[in-house]
Amino acid sequence: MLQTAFIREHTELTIAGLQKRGFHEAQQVVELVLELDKKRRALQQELDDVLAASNAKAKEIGGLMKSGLRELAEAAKAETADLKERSKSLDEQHKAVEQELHIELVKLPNLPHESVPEGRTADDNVTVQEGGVKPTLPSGALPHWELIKKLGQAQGPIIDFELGNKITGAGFPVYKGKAARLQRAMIAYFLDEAAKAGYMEVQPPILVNEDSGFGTGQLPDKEGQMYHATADDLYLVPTAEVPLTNLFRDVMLTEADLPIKITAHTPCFRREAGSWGAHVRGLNRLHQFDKVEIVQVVKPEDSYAALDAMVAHVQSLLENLELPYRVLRLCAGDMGFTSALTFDFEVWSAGQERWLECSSVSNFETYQATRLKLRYKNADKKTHPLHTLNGSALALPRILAAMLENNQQADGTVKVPAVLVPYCGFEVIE
RNA sequence: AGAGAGAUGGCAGAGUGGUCGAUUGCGACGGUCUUGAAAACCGUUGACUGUAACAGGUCCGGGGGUUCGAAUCCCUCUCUCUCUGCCA
Repeated sequence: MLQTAFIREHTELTIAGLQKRGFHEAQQVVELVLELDKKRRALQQELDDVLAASNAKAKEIGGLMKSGLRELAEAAKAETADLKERSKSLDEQHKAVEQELHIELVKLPNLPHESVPEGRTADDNVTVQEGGVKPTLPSGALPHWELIKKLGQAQGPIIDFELGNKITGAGFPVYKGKAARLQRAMIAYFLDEAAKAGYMEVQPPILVNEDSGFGTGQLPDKEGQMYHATADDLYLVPTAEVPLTNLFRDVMLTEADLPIKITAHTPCFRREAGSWGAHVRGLNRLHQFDKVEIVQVVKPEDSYAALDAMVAHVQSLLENLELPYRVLRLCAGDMGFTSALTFDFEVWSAGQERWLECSSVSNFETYQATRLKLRYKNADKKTHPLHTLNGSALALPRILAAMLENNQQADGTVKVPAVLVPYCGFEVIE
């Protein structure tokens, strides 16, 4: 959430930032916000004055009662009726305006960092780096959804979409045998690497309440993306970002606590309503998948260095897995609602001959922190805002898909990357 | 799940209708003393909002109510603890 004080002091900058994102009503909404803010502050002032007067009256009556001057007290009481009336009315108006303001404020996405490229769609994203070598596949090479049918024949396909269909529905595959084992290996490996990089491991709840959804920006308006357990009004997490970042909701940190670096593995649940079509076969897009997430909470002056470090961390994972990848700087129009700057990682899927997004690393600056009421106090005892960041390190299914496709051999078997062998205990999937 | 008790500032713990945003202790910070430290003594020590700075306003788990006035009374929700039951 943007701060009204910021919008007031940097109105043009705010509008320009919103327009860069393709937020069409930038001008109108910002003007409305400023108007409501002005109204709110005037009402606040008026209300405070009335409350001050009635506080003074109450004290006066208290004093009179104590000194036994009943009659005078009764007379003073009679004078409070009007104040009471006014404060009630002002309070109602104030609350109404405040609510209106909040509704408008929540509509505004984060402002893009100056380094964010102009652009509307994914086509305008800028490739900033490529790594690894695209493999030359043997003849007869297959996309992963074909390949998995030929692997693990004794127990049936190692990733079984039909079975998932029966148990739950489309988008909930069942991983079996070496596929299951390999996923567990990846989770352990990713968590270990995160620990080495200084992230504390956390096991958070994977159902969250509405306040948490609001804190990180999934709610309001984007509830269609999350599964909602209506009986208890809880949401299944679409990413560990939600519970991890919300650990710091309503928190005042001290300088000594910073930087905060935490990591978690969780399943992630996404409804992805309406997004089923071409390019979503196999593991490409699922309703449930596993992911290891890294989150940082840092001082504003440190956040872009932290972002770079997180990008480097994700990069090292892909290097170690020996997968070809590229890093994209997302354009203003393609960035998430809450982000100021996002780098996406895509892994090369040789069987499909296309790039698959496997990580997204973002700096939210103060946008989430403002919603979360997350701040810190430094030596001068003053409160300061904080920046939050997060990144996938990594999301599993597309990595698995790329791994299967890129590492398939002429004999139909698949080689496991060397770094995972100690974790899974086998070198080949056959 | 049933019965009872409770939720107050960083922590502990007073406060049951009137200068209470809150006694006190601990902790923390500053000072005196000391070569230095400890001890002792003195002082400071919640947040948000607001102002040029004062002032003012709000907050005693959340929400609502009674009252001129609520930490204190009433309703409600949530959570915690103890006992009983159940369970991985």
